Amino acid sequence: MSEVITQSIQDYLKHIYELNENGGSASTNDLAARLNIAPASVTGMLQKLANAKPPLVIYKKHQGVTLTKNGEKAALEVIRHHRLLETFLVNTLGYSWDEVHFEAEKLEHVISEDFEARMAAALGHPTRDPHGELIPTVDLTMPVDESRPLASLRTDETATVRRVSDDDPALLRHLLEIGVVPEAKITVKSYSEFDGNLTIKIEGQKSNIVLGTAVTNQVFVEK
Amino acid sequence: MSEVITQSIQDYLKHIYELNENGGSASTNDLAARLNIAPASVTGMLQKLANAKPPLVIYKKHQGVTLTKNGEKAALEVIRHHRLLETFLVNTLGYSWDEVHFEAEKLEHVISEDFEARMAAALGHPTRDPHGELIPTVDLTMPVDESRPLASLRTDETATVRRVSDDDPALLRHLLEIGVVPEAKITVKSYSEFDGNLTIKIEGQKSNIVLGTAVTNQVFVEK
DNA sequence: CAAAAAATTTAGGCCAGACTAAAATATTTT
DNA sequence: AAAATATTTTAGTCTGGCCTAAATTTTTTG
Repeated sequence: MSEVITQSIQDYLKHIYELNENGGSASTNDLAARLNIAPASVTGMLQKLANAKPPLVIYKKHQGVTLTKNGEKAALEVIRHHRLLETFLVNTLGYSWDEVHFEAEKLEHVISEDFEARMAAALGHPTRDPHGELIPTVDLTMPVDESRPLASLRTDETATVRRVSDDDPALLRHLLEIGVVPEAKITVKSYSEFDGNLTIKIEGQKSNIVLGTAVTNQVFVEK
Repeated sequence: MSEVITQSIQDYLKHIYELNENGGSASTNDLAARLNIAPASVTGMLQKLANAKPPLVIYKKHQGVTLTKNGEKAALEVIRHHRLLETFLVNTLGYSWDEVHFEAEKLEHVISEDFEARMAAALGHPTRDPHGELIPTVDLTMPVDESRPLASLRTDETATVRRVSDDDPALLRHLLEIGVVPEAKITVKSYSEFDGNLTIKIEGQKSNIVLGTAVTNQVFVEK
């Protein structure tokens, strides 16, 4: 008899998933920071999730945490909800891409599978959300992301923007303004060894743009 | 410093509002039945709501409960969410009118004021939901409902269906099938003193229909 | 109008999920 | 490699919102 996956648990699993994506296991402290919860409370929850039947995470004291297959499915379910919702809010209710995150964050825990299916159908089964992030498939597998940080490009390299981080509305507004959006074609004009700045040219625009690493690490491109 | 209105509290207020609509104050037991919560638990919550600052309900031991102005506003907010959501789900995602209730029940506690406003605009600021129930206005007043139970009509009286109860999906499917929907024009052909059955004719249909009180008390009409 | 029945409240508990303070373990620095 | 620092865990608490059992109050009825 598998136990109930509360909203709170969904949040833990989602953030563990995201922390696992970059590098190995998620640390108690990182998780606590993301969830805005005291580290001690996180430890308690991880113990609970590791002892659940079936276990949702693999957790050894002081060694961080990763998801089990079950935990990953639950995480992908929430992420699918989140990204479909963001797409839906933009397409159907005219939200701008910097406004959708918090609304989706609340709704993702609450909608039914029926709602999810209807949204997906109404949107034509999209594969990416408005920020270009990949939407887990209906059978809960995450498509492979081939993109890498814009910051990793060097002079004369050309690439297409695939996705941008969605959690800072101010950054999103800025990116939209300067035209750094999914599908934009970018050529690197120069790279500054010194501060990591990239001077880029966006296809269809007249002037070049200089971006610092605070930006180029949040933008992901593909050749 | 006004206290937090949790989802649970929203549910209490909503159901108190609905119980107050028919007749005076809501009883502990009725509330408990509606909320699927033990009566003892309801007592506890009512004491808490009555002592909140500002108070959300007026409650005297053994004498039932009514809403304060503050409590009523909070209730109308939730009801506005619920009814806009039902309308939105039907219009935008193709839900049928018997499927929307439970989805709206969960979403109503979670959507932002922005979401509410965008829905209302997208729907053209509707005044009734798919079941014909009045939607509280944006400034949280409830329009006056002039309708009365179909059960109160007698032979040869004619009226227009305004709304139907939305909480029994099976009834809703049945009503749709026989054509008892908002705006349908009905004439009472006969009334059975004995069992309260009404034989009615719906404008545009060939044959008469016989309805028992289980149905006619859930359908509301206006001359 | 008193006894029985129904409704309501009190009392005492439980659980999830958070918190703080203190203890233990890991990691970094010197 | 010992000391200093950072991270993580343990221990103990709190709050919201529910529960059951028992006591009390109100209502119904013979």
